[in-house]
Amino acid sequence: MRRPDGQSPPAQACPIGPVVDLVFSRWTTPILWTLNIYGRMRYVEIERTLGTITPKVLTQRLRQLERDGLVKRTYLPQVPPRAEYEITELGRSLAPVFSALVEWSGSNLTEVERARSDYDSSRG
Amino acid sequence: MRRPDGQSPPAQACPIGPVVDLVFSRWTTPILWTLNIYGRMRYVEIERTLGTITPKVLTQRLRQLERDGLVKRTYLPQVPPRAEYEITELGRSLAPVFSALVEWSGSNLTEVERARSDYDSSRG
DNA sequence: CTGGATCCCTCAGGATACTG
DNA sequence: CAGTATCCTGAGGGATCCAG
Repeated sequence: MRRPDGQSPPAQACPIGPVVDLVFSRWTTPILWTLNIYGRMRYVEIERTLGTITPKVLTQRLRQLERDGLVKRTYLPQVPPRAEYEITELGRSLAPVFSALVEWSGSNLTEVERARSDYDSSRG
Repeated sequence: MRRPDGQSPPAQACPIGPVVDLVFSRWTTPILWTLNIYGRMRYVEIERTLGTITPKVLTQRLRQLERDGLVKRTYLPQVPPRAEYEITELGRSLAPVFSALVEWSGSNLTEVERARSDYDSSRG
């Protein structure tokens, strides 16, 4: 979508906007992280691992991730039913992104905290 | 913060939770991106570059980024006043993270879109 | 120009209860 | 077990006005 003045629209100002919405919306990172570590998991296992997520939200996020091709859902209509989720290859391809975040976190998070306390103490 | 049952709290399930909140909260990515490209900018220049952000929110985000040490603010109480913002070294250290996102975006975003249309068409 | 102060409003997300 | 249905809150964000 272009503006009449020929300028780029605001979203274009940041080329990673779409992928940020995709990967870093609420709960998606913990879900992908968990599935990446533990492999194929049942619905209730994910729920318990995440701890505080409600079933409604968990289902929402899993559907979104499935639609985006990052997670694969397998449903077995047994009694009791069984639904299993696993990360896809496309999902695993995010590994370098996550690694970069882990590395940055390890190297710079303390400096962020220091900056915060500096800022707070200089203001009161 | 540990729970009485000795289990890890949900946030710990994903070690990059904190950094995600830090870097990928709303508008922070476009702001950092813009400052990284254009260098030192005045308040109104950032505002115009982002296009749709309101002054209230822009100030909120800039303050947050300043507090976290990712952005440096220089205020000159002239008439008219002048406020300039620039990315810090700590802010620039996020470059590898952003690069990883750009690269992933270029390689896999089309596949995400394909997954979405597949998902949508298979349901109606 | 650089914001602070206010009002408002949506809507993502949480709590709770219930079904196949 | 694996969700759906319903209701609800509150916090983020938009709009507007105002001040230094």
